[in-house]
Amino acid sequence: MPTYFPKRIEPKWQQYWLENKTFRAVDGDSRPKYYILDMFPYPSGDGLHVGHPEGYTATDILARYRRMKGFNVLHPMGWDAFGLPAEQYAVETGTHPRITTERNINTFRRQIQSLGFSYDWDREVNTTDPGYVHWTQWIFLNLYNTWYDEAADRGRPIDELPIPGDVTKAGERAIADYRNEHRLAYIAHAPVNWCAALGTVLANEEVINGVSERGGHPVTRLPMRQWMLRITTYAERLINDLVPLDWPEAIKEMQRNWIGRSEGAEVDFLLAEADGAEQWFADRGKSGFPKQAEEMVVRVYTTRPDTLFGATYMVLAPEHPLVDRITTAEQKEAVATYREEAAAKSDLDRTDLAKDKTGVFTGAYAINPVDKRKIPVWIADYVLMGYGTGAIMAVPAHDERDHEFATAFGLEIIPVVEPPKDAKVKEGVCFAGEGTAINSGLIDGLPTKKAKSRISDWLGEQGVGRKAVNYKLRDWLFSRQRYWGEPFPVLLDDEGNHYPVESDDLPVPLPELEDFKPTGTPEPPLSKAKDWLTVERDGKNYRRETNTMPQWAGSCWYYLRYIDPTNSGAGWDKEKENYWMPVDLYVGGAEHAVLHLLYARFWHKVLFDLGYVHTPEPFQQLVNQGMILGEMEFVGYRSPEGWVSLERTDGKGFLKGAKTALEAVSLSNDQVKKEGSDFVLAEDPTIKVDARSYKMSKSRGNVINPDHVVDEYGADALRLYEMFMGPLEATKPWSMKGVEGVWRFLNRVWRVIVDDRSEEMALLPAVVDAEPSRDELRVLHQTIRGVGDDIDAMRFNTAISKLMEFVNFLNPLEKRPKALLEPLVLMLSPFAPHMAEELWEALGHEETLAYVPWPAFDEKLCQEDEIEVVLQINNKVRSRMKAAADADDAALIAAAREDEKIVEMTSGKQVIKELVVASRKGKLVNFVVKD
RNA sequence: GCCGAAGUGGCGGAAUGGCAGACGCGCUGGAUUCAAAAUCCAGUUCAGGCAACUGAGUGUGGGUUCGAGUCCCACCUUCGGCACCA
Repeated sequence: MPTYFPKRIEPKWQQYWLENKTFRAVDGDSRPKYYILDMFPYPSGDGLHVGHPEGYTATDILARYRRMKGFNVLHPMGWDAFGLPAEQYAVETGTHPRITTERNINTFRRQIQSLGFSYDWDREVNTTDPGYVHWTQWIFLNLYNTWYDEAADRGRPIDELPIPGDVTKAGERAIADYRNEHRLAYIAHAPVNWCAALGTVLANEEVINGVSERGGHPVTRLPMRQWMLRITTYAERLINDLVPLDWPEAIKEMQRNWIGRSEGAEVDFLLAEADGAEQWFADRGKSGFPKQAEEMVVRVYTTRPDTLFGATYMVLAPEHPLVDRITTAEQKEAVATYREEAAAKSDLDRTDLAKDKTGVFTGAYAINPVDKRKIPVWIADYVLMGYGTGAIMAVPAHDERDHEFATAFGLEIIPVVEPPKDAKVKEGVCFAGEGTAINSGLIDGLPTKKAKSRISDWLGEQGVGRKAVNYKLRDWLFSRQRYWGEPFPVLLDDEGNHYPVESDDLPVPLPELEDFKPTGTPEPPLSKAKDWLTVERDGKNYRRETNTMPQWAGSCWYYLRYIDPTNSGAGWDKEKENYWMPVDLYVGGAEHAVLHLLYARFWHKVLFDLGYVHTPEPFQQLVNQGMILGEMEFVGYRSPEGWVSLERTDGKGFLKGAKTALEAVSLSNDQVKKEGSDFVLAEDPTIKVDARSYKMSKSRGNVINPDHVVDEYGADALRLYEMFMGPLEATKPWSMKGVEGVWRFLNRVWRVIVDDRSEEMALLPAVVDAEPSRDELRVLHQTIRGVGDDIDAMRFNTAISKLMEFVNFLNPLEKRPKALLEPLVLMLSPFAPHMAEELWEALGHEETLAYVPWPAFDEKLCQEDEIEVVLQINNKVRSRMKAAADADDAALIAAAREDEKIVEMTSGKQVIKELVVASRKGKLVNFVVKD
């Protein structure tokens, strides 16, 4: 019986760990803490795919390793269970999302537990639990009750917001409105991304190229009443606080790009038809640059104030509020038509397809403040209302978009920047780089950087401009018109004023609805919950907010709930937070590089400002696991006339330059061969074929289900293979043969210790209590050192190969001392915990090995007595010799000179140099020789 | 277009500037077996040679160095992200 049989040992140990709560994290323990977090999954109906266990295995190895190293490890798991897919599925099948969600969670939990991860299951969280929703709503109320104090550079309670005197005089309503304008959670009536197919609005981040990120449905702009979160106030800190984090540079860069900070200037252009221009300029010189521009002034933002002299026209966004006021009678109709068209355009139309610039002249002119020239004011949809001031000064000589526009409409182009001599300026394209100012009055001859600061100073003195910083990041659109999400803890009165729900009344439950389908209009499904909708408070009737929160809400703070998952009096206990936070290591997919990580950091900073958490950042170290692709596939293309070589296709299954669809034929290994750097048909080497791995997808039919792998090879083999495939961060293709390879390795480990011909679980007679030899000890200690270093650096693939080498070393030994085997089992245990526990038990131990100290190594025992020295002539290996490990360089060179081959090859030649180099593998002597 | 990552055998991948290809897969040969599977042993970058060995070789072209997969410059390809953000 005791051949290696995962189906017997894996459930046995999984049950043991659960029953004994082996992996319980102890709050406030005296051991050093280590908080290691996985991005919790959205429990979809498809169940786990092999991408999930990749990150989970990596963190599990570290969690188990750290426990053996004496750490108090917090390693939890939970479910991000609100969200669109469950609800879409519910709508399609009529099953309540609570039911499908519960079912999916049960599947996910079963699958995850079948892989033997060492989670503390007492801390499992579910974002849809009322006990969890309670605190998500509580955090929302905290956002609602916070304003951002620019001076102190932090969020503060809304009660502390100073109210200006004139507001106080205007009465209660005015004070409330004033506060509402400053809350981090506020209501806006603005054009939003409405996706009719999903029946909800979407955040900017959820719209890719004008279609929804989920499902790829078209999105249109619609003005609606929405909850927004003032994330932009935290933009600067979200950028700056990235610096000390131990995150991949690429992810930091993506966040910085997303926030998109730019420095420049705001400049005011007085409209030419305004009266008293001279007076205006004089007044501005005295008063300085006002917070808000006057009625007849167009304020622009530019990153290139040095090009002001080249501004030959202005453009307002079609939605710009000034448009109505400035448009002349003759242009009224054209402008109105254009604005209607622009409003009707979806984002897709405005970006991707319509690269040709469009626009209309308003008939108005403005005065360029630097030279008092009159320049025309246009409207065009290439200027976005949501960025900067919604208006630009156009410098067609040095901005590609302005150049295109000016060319299309015959507007003047004045060069004001001389490109540096070595700059490559392409024909027909404008120069947008830095150079030297020309045709620019007071800044002539200055390099761009100096010109910028000089002109900004001048603008400041004149009161017509000032330095300014802008961000691409917009405030976060936080409401959705869907059923399956957290209700807002907010009440509305008949006038549309909003009031927070008392914290004693939390959570606001999600009402049970028979009909939770979207209404087909922007009216959310919760408006159908008649009993739930109306609330009486102090004799007055209120209506509940019917929007729900987006899926991101729950995942913004789940790492805090793990710390204190059952606390009903608070989201988490302050002392426990102080002990466990921050998360030491956070592992997950790179697809969350921007959205989830940015949102969570934002919430965390607000909580930090309010004193609820003690670190400004939640996640100290971040690692992204790479994507796992399907097995490598060979595909040949065939037309009715026969095979078509790869270079004659367009890469999308069509004949290049023609619309002929080709037949894609899956080819087996032996139907192809490699020729040079290409794969070709074996039967016709002139036909190149496609050889690559594809993303796993249902439609492609290349999805690997972890259940099947566990069923056939066991969880230990799956875990080991996922780690052995290659570096954690890399994208890599799946190979079932590879799984078989590590499974064979596990069998070899088993047979090195266990007598597989015995009926009972028994050790091999070769397993002895004897002292290991010096050589054996050396290999053991080198292995301990190497495996430990590799795990610390998360090089799991090479750690496993070192274990394989060690087993290959043990295999031929006739006597296998336990002193070699026990460390092997311990080192294997983070990777293949079930087998390790089983072997540990077989070796005579009664307790789990989860807390047995990690084997220590002795540097002295790692040393070899005798080493092999490579002898090179002109860097080519020509001979080898043995030498004592401690021989000095002179001795090595002397010995090398004696070497027969070296003597032969250096005779009659001039030896210029003799070098001794210590390398990873040993030592090397190189003779540099000249003829 | 911009930003980022990566290009090494038939495949996944190893290599603090110092013996390229560890480890695994696949393949070839052998042992074991009535036979097969499993297992074990040997070989396996390419070219030439029975062999010892010799030459070439880490996307391409240059450079630094006694020495480059690794560092520098230019380019090509693939993947990921962003894309009218003034």
